[in-house]
Amino acid sequence: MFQPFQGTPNYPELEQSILKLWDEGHTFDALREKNRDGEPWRFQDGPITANNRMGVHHAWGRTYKDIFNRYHAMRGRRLRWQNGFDCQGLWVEVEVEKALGFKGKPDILAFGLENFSRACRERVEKFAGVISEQSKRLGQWMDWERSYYTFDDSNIEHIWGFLKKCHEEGWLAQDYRVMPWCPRCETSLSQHESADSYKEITHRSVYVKLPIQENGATENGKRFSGDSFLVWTTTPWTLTANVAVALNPELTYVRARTDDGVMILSKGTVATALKPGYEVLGEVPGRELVGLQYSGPFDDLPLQQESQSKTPRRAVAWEDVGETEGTGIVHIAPGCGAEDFELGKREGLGFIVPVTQSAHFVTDAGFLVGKHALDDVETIFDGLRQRDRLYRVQKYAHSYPHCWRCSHELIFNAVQEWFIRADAGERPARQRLRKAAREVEWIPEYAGKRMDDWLANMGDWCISRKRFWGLPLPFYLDEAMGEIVVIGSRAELRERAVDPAKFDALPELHRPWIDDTELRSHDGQRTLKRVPEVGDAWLDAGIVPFSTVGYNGATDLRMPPESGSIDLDYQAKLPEDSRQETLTFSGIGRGEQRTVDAVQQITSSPLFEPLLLREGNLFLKISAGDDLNIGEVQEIVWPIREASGVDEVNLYWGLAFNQDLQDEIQVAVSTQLSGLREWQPADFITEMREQVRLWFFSMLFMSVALEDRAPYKRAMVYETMLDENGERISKTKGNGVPYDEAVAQIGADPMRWTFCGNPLNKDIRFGYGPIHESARKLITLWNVYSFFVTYANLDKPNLSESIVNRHSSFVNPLDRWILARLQRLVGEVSGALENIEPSNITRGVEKFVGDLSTWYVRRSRRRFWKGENDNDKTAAYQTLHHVLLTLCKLIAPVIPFTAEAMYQNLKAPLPNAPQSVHLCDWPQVDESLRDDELIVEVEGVLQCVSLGHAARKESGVKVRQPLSRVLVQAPSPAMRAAIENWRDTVLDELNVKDLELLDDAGELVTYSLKANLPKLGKKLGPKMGAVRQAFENASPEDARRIGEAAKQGEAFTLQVGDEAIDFAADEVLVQTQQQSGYSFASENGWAVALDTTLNDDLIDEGLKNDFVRAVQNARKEAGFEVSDRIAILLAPGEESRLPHVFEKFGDTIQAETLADELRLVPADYPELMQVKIGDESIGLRVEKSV
RNA sequence: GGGCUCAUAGCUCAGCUGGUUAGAGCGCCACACUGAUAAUGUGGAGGUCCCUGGUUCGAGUCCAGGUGGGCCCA
Repeated sequence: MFQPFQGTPNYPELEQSILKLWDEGHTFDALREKNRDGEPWRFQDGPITANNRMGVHHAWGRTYKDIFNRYHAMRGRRLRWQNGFDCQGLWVEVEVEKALGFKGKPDILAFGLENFSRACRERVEKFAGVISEQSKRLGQWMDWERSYYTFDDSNIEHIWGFLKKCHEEGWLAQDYRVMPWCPRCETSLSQHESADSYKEITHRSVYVKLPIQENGATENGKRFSGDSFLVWTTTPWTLTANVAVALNPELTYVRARTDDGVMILSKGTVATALKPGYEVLGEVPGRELVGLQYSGPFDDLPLQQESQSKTPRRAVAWEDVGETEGTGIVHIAPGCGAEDFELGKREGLGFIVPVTQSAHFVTDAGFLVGKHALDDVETIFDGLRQRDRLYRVQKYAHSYPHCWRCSHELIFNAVQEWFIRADAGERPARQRLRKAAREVEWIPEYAGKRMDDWLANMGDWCISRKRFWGLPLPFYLDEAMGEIVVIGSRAELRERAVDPAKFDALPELHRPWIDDTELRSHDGQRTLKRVPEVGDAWLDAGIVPFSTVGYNGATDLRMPPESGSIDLDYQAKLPEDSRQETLTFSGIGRGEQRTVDAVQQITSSPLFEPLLLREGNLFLKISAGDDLNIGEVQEIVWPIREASGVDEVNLYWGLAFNQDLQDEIQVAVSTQLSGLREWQPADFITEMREQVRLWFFSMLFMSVALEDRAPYKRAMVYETMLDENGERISKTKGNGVPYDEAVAQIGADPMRWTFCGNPLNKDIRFGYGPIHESARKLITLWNVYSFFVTYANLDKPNLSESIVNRHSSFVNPLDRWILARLQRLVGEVSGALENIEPSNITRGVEKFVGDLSTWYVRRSRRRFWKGENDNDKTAAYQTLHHVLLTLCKLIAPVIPFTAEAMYQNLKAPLPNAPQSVHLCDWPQVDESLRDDELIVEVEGVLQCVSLGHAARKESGVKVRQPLSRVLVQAPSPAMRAAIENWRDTVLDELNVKDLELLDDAGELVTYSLKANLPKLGKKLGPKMGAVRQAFENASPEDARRIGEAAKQGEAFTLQVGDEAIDFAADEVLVQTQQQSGYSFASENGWAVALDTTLNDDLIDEGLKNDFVRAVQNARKEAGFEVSDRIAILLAPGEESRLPHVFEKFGDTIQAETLADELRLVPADYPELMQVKIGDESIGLRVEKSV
């Protein structure tokens, strides 16, 4: 009937076999087919960088994605199942450089951009494949063949459209910013990249004197003439770019006489900055120094000239200047430091960039031309000496950023980059973004606060990178006109291209190829080149909500040079569910002027030609008649594009054309819009927390720019993965768990269970320990399953009927209880999935499985191994079968392999069961099976039994030894009834003959009272304390009077201090306690006591139990099957009580041990084993019956 | 400097709108069971709920301040 299952599962083996099963059964395809017409569940996958193999932290996120996708699929929702790969940007370049052994840009250029781009593409394609395989192994279901790739031309073109829109909004700008820069790699690093790369290093810092000039704008000029500002820096090369000094107007400065003249520096730094032998002449408030002019360190260098003529060197005020190091006067070089740059902006200082990308001094650096900023520091010192500017050189140890790739020291350099302004234009982005973000449901909520904080404080978005493998920014500078031309689509690029043929020959929209396409300026006079920069990779990821639904319309068009035709696989670029798989577009047409860029034809319809592409927007040109011209079509189509809403589509039907063609045209047009309508905004996205300001942000930005709304409705974030000791995982420490190893050794499901169980707002501590712990937790479930399978195979019960149809006949309260409990679980798990509380799934299931194992199965065991197949036994089987099947469905989203493995076996008796658990419908709560009272009742029974066990332990009498009587006092009438209902269970569980419920109305009862705080608190206020005391300290008489009144539901009065207060019955909690000679185990109003007096009958029965246990042990040791029949041979001692026991219980013993024979043998009989029964030792042997 | 967040048993975590003696699982110790047995059950030990102050009849829970950890921004 069922495949036998014993022991513990080997997950890796099991999972491989399930993968094979899914593969061969085309289970995933079947699921999609099943949900074909379902309501969409819009999950938007965030692209994983296809850069390297994936790690366990990726598996974490992918587990979440898979859980919710599978759940909604079981709910019948239709999904896109589209995985995404992030394919461009510095991260890819870096890995390729590493693989090729490159040190930086020069190596790349030597290698050739074409080769480099090809290498990048190859790496991405390779690892996309690897990651797909790894993900499949995790059990993640996606349509791997249809993953999106951000390096696709379509993706790129959609970003172009967005950038053009930004330009139209007036947001696009070119500006300088100071970037960390690696001179060896000749690459700027984002802050993200330089964050963790600080190292201790010793520099030669330098104190420089800057003589104050008389010709100042201030009257003080004369006063300080001849004195010098003393400044200090650890980066001497930046002195060439000095444009100001900054000091704190709130600090006190001094004039100090030294061997090198009179210095001005802050009072607090005198001792450390000046060489011994100085003399302080007097103090000066900082504010009196502001505005003083001075001569800079290298005023004579050509690169200084222009700047100086504009802004004379002067002292500016800066509140951030401190005295902890230096001189309290800071040298300012806005071209070489981010803070300096900000200050420079504020003070209008301008800036100088003294070195090239390789840190060599620029051509107008005078004596320093060609020298290296860091290596030739001695030359700089010489220059200072020659100009009498050097006061002192001192070694200085500090923490300084280094390139994380090559470990070279970084420098900071102002470079020109492209920005999207947050606050520019008539409809600035910032407030629109914040508004859109507020519409999103953030999980946990703080993710929304974080997003809002980011949006409120973010600077302009720097979208350019001076790199190679990335989105080519479609910006073309027309310097003569002072114009930026932003290209929004390939059609537009082709239209403006100097040589469209060259454009048509482009293999892909990447460098270096794209750089060859040059534009005509508007007046046709000049040729425009693309800016060399590529885009921020977050543009690539941010556009996917649009690019994956074909927002721009036909995106895969390629223009034939003049005429002829080209076939396009249009379907591949459309959303999965579009209904036009059969349509192929081809052909070319030409319109007048520049309104018509391309005309395509539906090949199967020679009657009209149409579908026109312009600026990335699809619309129709009807050529079947001349009654329409382009302009008219435009008018109709614009609103469709603008609103992308359903209603506007109808406008299209205002066009008059051949009735026969309507359907085809409708299909073609609606696709473009339906993708957006159907799949946007996303119902759900999830990534780790840092993505709030990265991917979530870039998607939001792009969507707000294009559609003025958030592209997702619910966004879930999770925290950081740490190792199991709570340490940050790092490659150098090697404390991470390798995904491939973990999945091969322990399996995916234990990992998935671990991930799912982690609270969203907590970092996960992950390692082999936690995975094993999860595996252990799941063992309980496997045990129950194994128990069921084992006994069902013996009994072959009828399981073909659905229990739900006949549950009314299930009279055994255990069955009713576990089914009620199951309904509650279904509600809990469904709620957890709907409300996106994944950890509540595992919590709920674990608790349930505990109840199932420790109470239902344990209490039902005897029902399963009774001899005959009666109704109760069948009911037990059917109940457990149903519970396990339902449980499989509930855990299917989280641990799909385990669920499938169990389901495959359990479904055997059900002829119409779906072929996979993942094709089952999600369980619904069956209202008729709910029974909350029963659940509460059983909770009480469990507590009572637990106390009974405690009492037994107290008494020191084993459970095997029957006792005559247990006394139980229940805390409430309901609980009394519960015990009454479950009397037999309690008796059996505690192995006692009789249960007596103590009557709490009896004389022997004492009452104790407690105030019902929630009820009384509000009513009494400050008197609460006294009343509480009064209840607890009530005299026995009062307590009895009140207790009995309350029991009857009558009001009563209690004297509290001077006051007699009236109370309602439910304002007091009454507990009663039996006074008697027994010792209780008691808790929460329960009291349980055991009568431990033994008589001969009880002792005999105890011996019988002992004997049966010994026989069962012997059976097991002999390796007999559970169903084998045996003969028992035994040799009791002379004085043994056992023969007497056999007389009394022989039949029972034989029945319980499946013994056909019970034979006494002499003590010297061969191969007897000695066992202990009660206090005596006897010889025992079991043999298989013939 | 600003924002977010966390702090409860050895570990991982529950603890709903304040309410009576703060819970679970794992681990540990002890015991039991022996027809789920490389299982199972029961019990026990183990807590100043980070600190201080406030609100309140009553605070793990609410408020303020602080300490410590994490993340982000500057």
